[in-house]
Amino acid sequence: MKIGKGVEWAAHTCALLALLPPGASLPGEALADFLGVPVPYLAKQLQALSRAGIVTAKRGAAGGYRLARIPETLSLWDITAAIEGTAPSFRCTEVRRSGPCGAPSAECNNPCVIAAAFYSAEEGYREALAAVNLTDVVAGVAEDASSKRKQRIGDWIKQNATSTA
Amino acid sequence: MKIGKGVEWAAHTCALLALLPPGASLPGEALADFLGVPVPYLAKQLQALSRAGIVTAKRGAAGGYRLARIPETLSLWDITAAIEGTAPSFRCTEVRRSGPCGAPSAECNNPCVIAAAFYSAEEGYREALAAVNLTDVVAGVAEDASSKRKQRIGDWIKQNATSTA
DNA sequence: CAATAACGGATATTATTTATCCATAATAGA
DNA sequence: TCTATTATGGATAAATAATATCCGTTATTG
Repeated sequence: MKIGKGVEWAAHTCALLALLPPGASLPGEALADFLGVPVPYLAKQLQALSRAGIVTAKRGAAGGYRLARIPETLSLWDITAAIEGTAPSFRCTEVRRSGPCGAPSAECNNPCVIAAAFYSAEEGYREALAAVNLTDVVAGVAEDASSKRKQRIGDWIKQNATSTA
Repeated sequence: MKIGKGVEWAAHTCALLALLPPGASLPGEALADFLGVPVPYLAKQLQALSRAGIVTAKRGAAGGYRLARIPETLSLWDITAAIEGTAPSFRCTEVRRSGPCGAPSAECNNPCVIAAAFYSAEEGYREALAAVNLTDVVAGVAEDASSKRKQRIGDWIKQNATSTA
């Protein structure tokens, strides 16, 4: 069971975008630079976030990305789902139907108990991530950061953010 | 986020082994036949279960596999951990340390809040799976199965189980 | 019109998963 | 002890998914 690193990048990206002043955007290249990750691959993740309605992309000069909603309404599950999709991690291949003692269709109306247990566990996982919103993340990051570093981040944002007049 | 099908197979295998009378075993080939899955690959999963102390393997004529513990003490998490390992699904690459505003080591004593949220969610996932033991699984399967099919399974076990005198 | 920047599609590269094979070791029974 | 049986471990191959990059197109600003 594994989660791609795109999720980590997307989460950090959103946490950064949450710091932007209203109306400002950050280009994909600047975001990749800030995180220290490859530009074209992060661009892919940003596209996914855009399609999912988590960020708003603006093309052209002075374009870039900004959050599409207020941080309170964006959870880590939203981000994870946008990048990884919502397919269940446990894929039931209906083993119970095959083999010499396979169950007929009539006995397979309920989901297989094994699959059901995994689905249920995963639902809890989703809910736990859904309970963490970007405001929580930003607050947590701010708690660890020195005031000096917070200011450096603020300066970097001022230098790199684009803003339509 | 994805779980290999080995977990599904292993879970069904253990559910079947739970039906064995005391002292009886089932060879890997018979198990693969019962599930309708490829023999050599299931053998690999069985080895993992054996190493994890979930099943006991006996070589040689009249050998095979049986549960190493009573079903009550074997959970779906035990099986999942044996096949997939216990590495966390979210792999934190410490993005916060890199880039132009990367955090110095002194500010990274606590785990990154993003990683912490994923770890915590995953702990809940593990606990949910750990709460489902093989007895629950067997009971659930039995509930869906017709008495005719249950008897066929019993007959198949009688025919294929090996037992040391 | 020129410069900028996201978008979508195609493609390459690298891991991981899935699957198989074989030589070896252990066991039961004749 | 001999033979048939069965798990073990290692090596390997094939298929699939994750990671990463490139480019032509489209939209936007000034």
